[in-house]
Amino acid sequence: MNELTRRQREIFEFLRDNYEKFSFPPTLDELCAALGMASRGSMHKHITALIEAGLVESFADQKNTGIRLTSRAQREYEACEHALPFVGSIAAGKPIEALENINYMAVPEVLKSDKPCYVLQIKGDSMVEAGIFDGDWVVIEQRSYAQNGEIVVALIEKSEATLKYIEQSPDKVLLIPANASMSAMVYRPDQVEIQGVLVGQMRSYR
Amino acid sequence: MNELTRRQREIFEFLRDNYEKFSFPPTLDELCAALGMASRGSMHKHITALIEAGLVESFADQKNTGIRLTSRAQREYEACEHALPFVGSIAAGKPIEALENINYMAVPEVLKSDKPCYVLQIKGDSMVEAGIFDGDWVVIEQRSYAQNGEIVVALIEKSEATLKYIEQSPDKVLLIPANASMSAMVYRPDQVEIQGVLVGQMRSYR
DNA sequence: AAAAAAGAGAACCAAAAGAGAACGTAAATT
DNA sequence: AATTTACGTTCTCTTTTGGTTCTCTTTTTT
Repeated sequence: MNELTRRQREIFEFLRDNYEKFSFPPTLDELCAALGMASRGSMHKHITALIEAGLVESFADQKNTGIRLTSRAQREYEACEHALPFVGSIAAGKPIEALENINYMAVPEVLKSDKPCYVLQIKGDSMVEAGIFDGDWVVIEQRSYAQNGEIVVALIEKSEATLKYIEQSPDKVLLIPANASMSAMVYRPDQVEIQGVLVGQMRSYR
Repeated sequence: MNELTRRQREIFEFLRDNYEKFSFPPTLDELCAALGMASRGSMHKHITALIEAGLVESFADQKNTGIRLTSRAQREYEACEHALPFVGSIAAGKPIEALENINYMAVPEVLKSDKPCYVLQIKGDSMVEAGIFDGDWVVIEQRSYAQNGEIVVALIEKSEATLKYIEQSPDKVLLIPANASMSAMVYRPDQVEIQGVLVGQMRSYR
């Protein structure tokens, strides 16, 4: 299996990301049109390289002949470039405890947003009733604003970070835990800085 | 290995910090553009120095153009092969609903076991008190036995699949939901087949 | 002022990318 | 049945890309 050239990778990634948008199976001419190329022959050369690389396979049944992605290709797709930085842990009442050297975690596409994200580990029980337990990991979209009802990473008085539901009004900000034994905290808007919004959560049972 | 000049270090740091922003190992021209330089030849001189310092890997072979970081190469390597098959959804009282074509999800290493695993999506609320909500994804280790207290995928009477706590004794098997409004189900051992054990859980808030 | 480093830009060359013609076969249309 | 159309395949030829090597000028350091 040869290595791919840059253009071959480009075409593979395009194919992979837009596969559903084509008729099945996509024709060379369709691919040319989609990628703004004029020559079927040139496209054929690229596809042949992808077949040799095992990322795409030629496919034939009674009615259709063409190409489709191999399962290996899907696997590779999911695995690469999907890693998010795991920056540390967050415990109500303390600043975010950053790791000295940032790790990366492969995170499924469905748990992310299309904006930059990072991963934190939760310490504490303040969100148990929202299904977020001590030790869980959360995926946070980096953002400085939020809508009421979202779960946010909030920095209070530039010193403590916490994960809570947020309710904002012009004169005050409520940070609301999901734990009947705790109560909401009230702040002035200038005391609270939003650092991100919860978009995903993960737990290990090992 | 020689000492780096200031500019060489600058270029290396730029490369290290912005590597993800290039969709491919950057070419000399791309680096020039990114760093506001006009001469490919000059950039070449710097990169050659970085290669000699062992910080960067070469574009030497014509097939795969561009340069990459040597250390980064490792991280990229290690991020691969992390995808698990997403086989379908499980709802208490029905068989597992399999997808016609299996997808793959990149799953963080910490949510897996070292045995073969797969991913299911949960339908229903029978495990809410264990923090597993409707629509969550779970990582299941493929296994036909379990310890009491583990959460398992159980196939009942070869027809319905369900995710529950398990308690086994010689004469009966209890499948226990985590939902106060539901009650445990009692079966003979031969009626219940364990298909896997919960090792991870994920949720999207999007 | 001398030396070192940085940069511009031209010239060179091999590989890759692309265009487009030509061919064969199989389905679709007449 | 004959013809057209669709589409993969193969081929040649041209253009572009991108690393390499120069030389010459400008900037920085000592």
